[in-house]
Amino acid sequence: MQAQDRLSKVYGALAHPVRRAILTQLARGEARVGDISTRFDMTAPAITNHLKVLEEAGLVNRRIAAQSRILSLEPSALRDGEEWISSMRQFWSASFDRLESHLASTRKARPRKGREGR
Amino acid sequence: MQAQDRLSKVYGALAHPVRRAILTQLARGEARVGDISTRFDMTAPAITNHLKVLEEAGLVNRRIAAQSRILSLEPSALRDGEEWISSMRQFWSASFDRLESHLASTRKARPRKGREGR
DNA sequence: TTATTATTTAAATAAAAACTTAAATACGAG
DNA sequence: CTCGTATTTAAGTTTTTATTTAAATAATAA
Repeated sequence: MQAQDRLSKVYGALAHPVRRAILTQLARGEARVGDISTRFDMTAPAITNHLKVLEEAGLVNRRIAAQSRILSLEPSALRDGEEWISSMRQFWSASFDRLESHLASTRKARPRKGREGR
Repeated sequence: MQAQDRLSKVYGALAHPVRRAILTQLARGEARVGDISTRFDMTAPAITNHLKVLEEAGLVNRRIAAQSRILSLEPSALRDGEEWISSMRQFWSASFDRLESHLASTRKARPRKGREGR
């Protein structure tokens, strides 16, 4: 996958159910690595790795406290992903509307005024 | 990645820059496979594969026309992904606000009225 | 200091993803 | 029917991911 750009990293991080579950858990509050790994029936190193992926995507922060590491969400990070997806949806439905109206005018067999622009 | 569930497939599909670019292109209108593969400096089979990923995530539709296959966006598909991400963001900022107000009350050393509800 | 708890790093492996080239299909045009 | 265009399948290779077990670190408790 290579994932050089930020957006790819964010979506790549969200693509794994365990990582989404971790984010959901963290949304309820900070947690230690151990709190997470006990919940997921997975070895600690595996969790460490998922956390690294989330961290590299900028989705979580790691803070050292005593002998534990406290994970917390990075509030600003999902924004890019949300923006891309929602602007795409807009664009998307706009093109869908164009298709709809095109079909409508075709159906009426009334060639309104050529094919506007293009 | 395994990607058994729909959401994982959607995010997994969006995780690759070429696939996002394909979606962007399709948002401007339908396209044949060839229109896409010429644009991306990639062999046709590679594109076929990316399209399969997008299709399996429910993001695009394939329609056969003459000797070409016409790809188009599936308007409803991004919704799940958008919903998850935005509800997460909400949840997210709510917990961030809780933290903020907690910090604020701590700073003021004035325990306003306990911790409203919870 | 030493033992204990919490987490990461190393090393190894299995499975999935991303590509490529070469061959196979599917259609419409002659 | 044969040919050419458009795309997909096959097969094989190289990377990347996802995980595990075992060993290494870090910080606190005794």
